[in-house]
Amino acid sequence: MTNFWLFKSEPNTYSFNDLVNDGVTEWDGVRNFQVRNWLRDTIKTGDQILFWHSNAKEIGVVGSAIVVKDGYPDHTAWDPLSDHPDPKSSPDNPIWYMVDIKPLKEFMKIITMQQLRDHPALVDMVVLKKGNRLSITPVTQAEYQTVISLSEDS
DNA sequence: GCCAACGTTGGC
DNA sequence: GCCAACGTTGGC
Repeated sequence: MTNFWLFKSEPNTYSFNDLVNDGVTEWDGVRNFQVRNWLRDTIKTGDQILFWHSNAKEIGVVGSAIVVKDGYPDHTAWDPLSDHPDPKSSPDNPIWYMVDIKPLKEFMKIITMQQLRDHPALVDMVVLKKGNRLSITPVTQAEYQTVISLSEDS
């Protein structure tokens, strides 16, 4: 069964354009247990993704992507030279997980957070909830399709 | 740069 | 197991 998710990234660090250029990427660096559990157990190949730019000039959804590899250990955790090492994680006893994703579609225009807030079908969208800080949040199929349809408006 | 919200750490 | 202190996230 296909599930739908929203992945946040800071474009200064890794933008949707970087993903387009890379073709496929390892979604490494998640160091939050709730999100880790989703990456390990729930997010599966074929699941669809809204790609969000946070901490940016324009905040919102800039494109869509798809999961191409189920969760597997995040090897950057035991690489002391990585951007987010965790010495408690090891190949024998991995703590952190990641999936691989590839881009589907780059939106012609960003769908801003304000546009999403203004849309009555998206009032329950998790990413819009106050205090939400998870780097990955679940999206319903209806919410996903609403956002995609917004991206197709001219 | 500010600060609200939340997760983690560590003393007790 | 409580909770204060601290660090991080991320919109504004």
